[in-house]
Amino acid sequence: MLKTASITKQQVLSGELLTWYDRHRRVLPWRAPVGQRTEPYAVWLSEIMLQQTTIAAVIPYFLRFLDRWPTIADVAAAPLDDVLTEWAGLGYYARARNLHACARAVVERHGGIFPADREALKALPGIGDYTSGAISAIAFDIPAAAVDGNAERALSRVFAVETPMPAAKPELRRIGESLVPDDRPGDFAQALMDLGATICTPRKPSCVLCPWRESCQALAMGIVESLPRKVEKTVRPHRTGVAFWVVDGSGAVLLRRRVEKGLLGGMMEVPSTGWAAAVPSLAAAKDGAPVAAEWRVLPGQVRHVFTHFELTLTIWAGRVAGRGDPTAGVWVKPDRLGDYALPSLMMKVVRHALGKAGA
DNA sequence: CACACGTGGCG
DNA sequence: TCGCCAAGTGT
Repeated sequence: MLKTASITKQQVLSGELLTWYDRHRRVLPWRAPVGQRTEPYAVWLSEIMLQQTTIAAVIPYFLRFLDRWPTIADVAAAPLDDVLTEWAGLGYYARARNLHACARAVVERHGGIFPADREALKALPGIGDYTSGAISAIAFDIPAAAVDGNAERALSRVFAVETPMPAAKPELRRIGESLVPDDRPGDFAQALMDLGATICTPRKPSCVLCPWRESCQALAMGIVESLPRKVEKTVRPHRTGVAFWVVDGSGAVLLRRRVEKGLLGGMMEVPSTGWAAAVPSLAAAKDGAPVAAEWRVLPGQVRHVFTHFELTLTIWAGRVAGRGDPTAGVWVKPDRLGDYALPSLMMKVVRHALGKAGA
């Protein structure tokens, strides 16, 4: 029997959270039934997809990946382009490149078995502080903290951490680690994230339903919604460019592959000029065209918002006779466009061009 | 440490 | 319409 006097405040908090979790646990495709563990491969796949991405967006991708590649060895054996194509639309494409590199590293370094070791996990591509902790706790029941944005928000409030983000991250991480129970660390990690996602929300948190309401310092101080503090946001710059919708005599459209690194790295694109703050001159746009053609400016524009800038693309349509020059890129029939690794921006361009110019 | 890196949903 | 935000990592 436990001695009451030996129970720490941390143990009380983690116990209250786990009790809440047992009653409010959500069913998710990567979440095993109570008392069972999700296999490391599925934990890893879901955690990579969930980085900065909503659950609703991830679910269909997660199910398709698992169906197409049931084991990590299957991912490792697949061509990178297949992974990029399956990832298309989910965003942050470095994740897909790192996912593929990680699968190959696990096969080569660890015989195809994820290491049950936080440091070894963190050494893998695409696995950082948060994800190494999440896999350790959820897949292996290792007492490790998994402090994501949800957890940071909840912890900053319960402990009234007023240091602005991201400077407060180390402190919040330490607080998170101090709460991890030896028993059920995986459930604790998911419970803390669920609390932040459903109760301790950025705006209008449901404090009356919170298992930590009696302990929450920010609630007592009346500053819940002002935490976590963050520094003021910067303005998002605007860039423009011209994209070229080129159709050959067979009705095929020209696509190119983008360079391996950087924005939309390794993904396919409708060829375009560079994207700059200044609107390109007619001459500059023609210089940036992938082929010589008579250009027709399509009405309207394609707008897209990235994390760090906004883009407005004007579409120029042109035709080339006969079969398109294969050195210019890949010529694809419009009904086969879905087979290519086209990010959402490029799908917008496709829809716009097909609507205005036809195939 | 600051910045690059996607996308879609919501108030 | 528009700003905020979502299970972060790499450089």
